[in-house]
This record gives sequence, structure tokens and C-alpha cells, in this order.
Amino acid sequence: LNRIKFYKTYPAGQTIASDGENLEIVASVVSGTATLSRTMEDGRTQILGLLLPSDFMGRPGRKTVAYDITALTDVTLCCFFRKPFEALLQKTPHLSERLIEMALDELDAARDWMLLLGRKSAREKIASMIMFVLRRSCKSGEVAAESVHINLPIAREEMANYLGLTIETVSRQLTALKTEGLIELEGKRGIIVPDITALAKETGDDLG
Amino acid sequence: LNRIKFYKTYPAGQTIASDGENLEIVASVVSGTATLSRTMEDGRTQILGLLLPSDFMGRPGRKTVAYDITALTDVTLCCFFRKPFEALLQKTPHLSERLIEMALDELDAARDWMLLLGRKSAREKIASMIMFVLRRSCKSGEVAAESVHINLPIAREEMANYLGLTIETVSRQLTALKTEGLIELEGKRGIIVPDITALAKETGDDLG
DNA sequence: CGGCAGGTTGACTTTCATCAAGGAGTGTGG
DNA sequence: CCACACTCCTTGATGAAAGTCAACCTGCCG
Repeated sequence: LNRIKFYKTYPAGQTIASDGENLEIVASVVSGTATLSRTMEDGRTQILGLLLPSDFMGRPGRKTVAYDITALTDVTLCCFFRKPFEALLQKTPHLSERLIEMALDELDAARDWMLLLGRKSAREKIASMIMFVLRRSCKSGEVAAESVHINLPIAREEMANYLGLTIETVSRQLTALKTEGLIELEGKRGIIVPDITALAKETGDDLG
Repeated sequence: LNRIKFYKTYPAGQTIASDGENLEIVASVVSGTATLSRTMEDGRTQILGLLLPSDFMGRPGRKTVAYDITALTDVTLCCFFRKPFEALLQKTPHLSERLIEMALDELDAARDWMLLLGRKSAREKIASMIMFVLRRSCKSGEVAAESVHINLPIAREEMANYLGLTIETVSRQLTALKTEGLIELEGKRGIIVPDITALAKETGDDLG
């Protein structure tokens, strides 16, 4: 089963795949952070998803990708060639079941983000983003903790492109949340959330 | 194979399933239009997708849905109970392959929409929406035609909720496009596109 | 030290939302 | 048949949120 896998590492900033390009592998992220994004001719960019360790990329049954995949940090992937992977898929209903599940998870995530992009205010977007990172970076148990320190996996520019904002607005909203004592900023990437419940109330989502 | 299917019809306006609810069936749309949507406590809602004839709904492997499904017009579904459908899935790699493909299609569609919601102007959103309906309602061959008449499957309010706008903005942008001769309005739902290429240029997407 | 990338802040503008009023089409009941 | 009520849509006036442009800070590295 696992005899067909191999590892590959990309340096920070490198393009892993481009919109429209053939992608002959499927892979899962071992370490590092990558983004899925699409860019319009005039340069406007929207990040469609973050790839953090354990996330899956690639599309069994598809030759091409419809977006760019870029390494934000050094990224190590655990790769499989598409063909043998698909063959394996045919023989292993268990695996294809798992794959459907993952695709549906991604679909849910994409749709959550649609609500955020279409209907949330800048402040709600920022709060939602922090909560998202917080959930991803804590083991599930820790989430109940009163005060948490997290490191954003991305810089201001990527936050802006993920949230459908400009970097100025991101910066301003972060300062506003800081001023109100909802978060503390620590260097460029660090954020301390003294009261998770209080921050959660700013996301606009159900149940503080 | 098809012995487990049955048909069900919902009147216009009726809720087919609610956010968080158990959904014991999977189904495909035979006729009519339904929406997937999510609503925030304060009433802001975002439509996450349209279900037009031939579209699939429900989630093998999932007990619940994470959004509301509402019939916009009278809707007829071709339903399968989830359990036997899943069992069938296990035995039919062909079917599960098809299902992965459909999930990935939906994922691509959701991500297209993320770009629209996050980065496009009101005018581009409206143009994109019209092009979307146009592509869906024409047989693929017809798309090249010079002048096309389409019927929007949804009212202004749903357009607004789909595009992340208000209905006033939707209305204004439609009048603007009309004034510039890019479209003609015919009653509440009808739109005539005299020059598809010209309209396509307004979407902000690649290749006019 | 200087230069550079990433981040913040300020002044101003644009876009879209909000509030409010007024058609247009349709169905109902007097 | 006409008033009316109702729903859906349009239009106008105004305001607020976020974008743009520009300057400046901060930390980092050669």
C-alpha cells in the first residue's frame, strides 16, 4: 500500500503547482504551510484554502488543478503518483470512502468561508480567522483553556488575501482588537488571546 | 441498483432540510430550483449554492447537513435512503469514483465563488452571475450564439444573498448594465444578452 | 550604517449598505 | 370593474465601512 509513496520538499515561496497545470501527484502535507489561491489578471488574489500539516492536496480523477498552490514556508509533502493512487482507490473502498469524506470536509470549509467572505464585517473576519487558527493549532482538548498563545501561519498580506480585505484593513482591525484588550500582539506573527469566549463573540457565529 | 430510489416533491418555499438537522437521504434534483444557504443569528444569509436539475445533494457518510436546503420553486427529488446508498457505494467503486468527482466539482464551484465573493466588485459579481446562469441553461453548443435569452432561476433577494450584496445594489447594477446596452431586462426574471463576449468582459475573469 | 521587507497609521475617496419612498404587476373582495 | 393590499422591484438621498495613497515605523541583514 505505502510502497508507492515518496517525499518531496519545496522551499518557502516556491510554486508547487499552477492554475491549469497538469498535476501528476496527490499528496498530503507533512510539515510547513502552503496556500491554494487564485489570481485575477489585474492581480487581485483570493486565497481559497490553507494547507497545514495533515491536509490533503490533489485530485484523484483530475488531470489539472484550477488554482495555484504555493509554499509559504518550507513544505514537505508525502506524495503519490496519481495513476497508481487511483488504481489503489479502485481496489480499496475503504480508502475511497475516506477520500469522499475529506472532499466533503473541504467543501464544508469552503462554504464556511463563503459565508465569511460574503457577509461578515472586517472585524468579524479577523476574529473568525484567529479562531480558525486557534482551533487548528491546539489539540482539541486545549481549546477550553482561558488564555492561549498562537502563531499565525501567514503574514498580513496572506491574511488579507484569505479574508478578502486589504492589508491596511487587517492591520487596523488587529490594532482595534488589541486596543479593546481582546487580543495581544507579539511580534509579527504571535497573538495571545486572553479570553477565547470573548473573542468568539466577535466572529458573528452562533454560540459565543 | 435503482430499486431503492423514490421520488419526492416539495412545494415552493418549503424547507427541505435545516442546518444541523439529520438528513437520512441523498438525492438528485429532477426538476425545480433549490438553494443551499446559511444564515447568521442576526439574519444575514449567504447562499452557498444553487441546486438545479441534475445537481446532487446530501452527503454519504454524514448524518447531518451544515446548512439549510430550501425549495425556491416546486422541487422534485429523486431520493435514496442514505444507508442502502452507502452500502451500494461500498460495492461499486465505479459509483464512488463518480461521487468523488462530483464532490470535487462542487468544491471547484465553491472556490470559484470564493473568488467572486472576496474580490469582485458588485458589477463583476452581477456579470459573473448572469454568465453562470447562461452556461447552466444552455446546452454547451449554444453558448457560442450571439444573442441569448435566459430566465433567472432566482429573484433579486436570492441574487443578493448569493452574491453577498443587497438587493438595492443588485437592482442598480442590473439597470447600469441595461443602460450601457450590455443586457436587456424582460419582466422580473428574463434577461437578454445581445453580446455574450461583451458581457463576459465585465466578469473580471480571464479571456473575455 | 543603509537598505529592505513587513507592518502600522493617517488623510482622503470610493463603493456599497441603509433608509425611505415610490412604481409595476397580481390577486382579492366589495 | 375598480379599489386595495401585497409582493417584488427600482430609484434617490445619505452614511458608514473598507479601499487607496502615502508616509513612517521596526526589525533584520549585509
